[in-house]
Amino acid sequence: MNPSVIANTGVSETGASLLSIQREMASVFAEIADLFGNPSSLGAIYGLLFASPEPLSMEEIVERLGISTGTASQGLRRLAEMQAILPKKEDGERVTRYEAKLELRPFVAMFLEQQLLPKIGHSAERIETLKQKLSSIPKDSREELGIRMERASKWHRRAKTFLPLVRKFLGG
Amino acid sequence: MNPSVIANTGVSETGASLLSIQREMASVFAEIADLFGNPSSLGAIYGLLFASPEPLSMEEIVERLGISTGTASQGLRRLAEMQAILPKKEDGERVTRYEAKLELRPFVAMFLEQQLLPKIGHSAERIETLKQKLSSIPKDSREELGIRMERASKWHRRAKTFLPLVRKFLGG
DNA sequence: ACTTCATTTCATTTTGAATTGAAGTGTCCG
DNA sequence: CGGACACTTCAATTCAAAATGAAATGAAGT
Repeated sequence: MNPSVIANTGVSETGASLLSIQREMASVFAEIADLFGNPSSLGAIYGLLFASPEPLSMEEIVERLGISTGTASQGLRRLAEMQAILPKKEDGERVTRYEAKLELRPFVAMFLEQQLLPKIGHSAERIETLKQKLSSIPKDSREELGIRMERASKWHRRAKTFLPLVRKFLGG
Repeated sequence: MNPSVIANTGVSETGASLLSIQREMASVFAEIADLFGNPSSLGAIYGLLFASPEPLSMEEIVERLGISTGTASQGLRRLAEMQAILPKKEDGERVTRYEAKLELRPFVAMFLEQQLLPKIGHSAERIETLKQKLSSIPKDSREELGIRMERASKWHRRAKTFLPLVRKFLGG
């Protein structure tokens, strides 16, 4: 009668249903992580913890998601670094358990600050450098290209002022 | 004395320098495309056209970027679809030449509308569906999970109202 | 109708990032 | 000390997405 056939690792009857919700939540967050250029396992782990009232150990995460210990270990580390989850070493326990922080901010911030801003900054630099090379090309092209690169620079400036705003808005 | 060793396909002395600028610009835009989850060839083609005062044919693009005809063909189609470039079939000419539109809007809009919004919408739906499954789990977990899913829904709603705003701001 | 040449298509190949898993590290407790 | 256990590391593997390139298509000119 239990519809879930997979990896019933000592979880109670009703637990199976909770597990299916947790797996679905993991899958939803996996998609989102992927959308933002993160490994989907990151999202899956976060999603599972998000849908877990009780903190989970790495072993439980590995079990419930069917991922490898390596992936879980690295994923947990990155999530902790980006402050999306909270590791809790309980008193006399051997294991570390993790719980999801429920704010969106860490996710968004991590993406904006670690991915977007640096890369935008980097390409802005490259364009500045290019502007200087312009002097060495024929006059006709030079003028038009100068205009275009100025335009590209403008985009970058706008993005740089705008992104922190996004962060503020979504971060609350 | 010419520093450029690669694929000098009958381009004049000064042209080599222009070519190097175009290649660098292609590379900058390739990175940006990649950052937004698009194939980097898309960015490269757009970057080349952006740094090209004269419209270019597919053959010229293939030559200058060293990509295959297949990649060029598909890339040009997608760029034209997203209105980032303009195909110009000249009077009695065989070839189609392409020029870059210089606005950022098509790029941003394409990303927001084709990638972000639909996927955000999709995961919002999945979470709504999940909310209904909540009734079948034990009371204690149910309450906490209900709160969390409500929170997740809130994020999605916020994102959905906010993204069109981004579009308007960057799109000008 | 035939040739030529630009372009598209798509089965195959390449590439690179994510994942695996087994060996290694460290730590706790008897 | 030593063995059990939680976790980390990293070389090897997997896998999906992108790129290739040769064959198919199609449009122009003769």
